[in-house]
Amino acid sequence: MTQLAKYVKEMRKQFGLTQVDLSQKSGVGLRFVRELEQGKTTLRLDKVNQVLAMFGAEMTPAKITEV
Amino acid sequence: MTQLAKYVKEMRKQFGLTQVDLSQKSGVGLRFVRELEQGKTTLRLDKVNQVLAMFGAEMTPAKITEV
DNA sequence: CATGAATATCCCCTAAAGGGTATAATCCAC
DNA sequence: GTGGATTATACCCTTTAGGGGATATTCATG
Repeated sequence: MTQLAKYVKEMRKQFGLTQVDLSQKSGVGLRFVRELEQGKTTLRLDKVNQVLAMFGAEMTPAKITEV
Repeated sequence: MTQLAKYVKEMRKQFGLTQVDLSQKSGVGLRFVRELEQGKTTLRLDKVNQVLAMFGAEMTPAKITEV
């Protein structure tokens, strides 16, 4: 499970949304939300950010914080 | 110019690499490196991380830090 | 100025991302 | 247990990301 997947899953719960809610509000497909939460790595960056925007977040480059 | 684009450009300079060097060392295409440094937003996350790994970095979700 | 290196732009092609939808599997509360 | 909601898997289809390569263009440096 990737860090991103965990992040989205948790934030979604915190916001009290279902996957369907999130996909509709963010404007990405339901399938995308699922693949995102399941840790698919080949996702498109803009779509990921589109979802993260719902939580006031975004993807940013950062030094790898060890294990 | 996106934050990511700036980050890569700067790190690449710091490491004394050309775009060609970086593309070869990271294993992505030269065109990808260019689009990355030019702020294309529809890049694939795994490829971006593949490049960032050269600098010991990765993409992570984070609260949007204002303007 | 000339010359070469680095970067940018354009074309073609293939693999696959992402949307939709339908069906299964889980997870509740009752 | 049953029923409804939520999540997971699987399929088809269209669009496009990304690779390679060719051709500008820009930027150094002598």
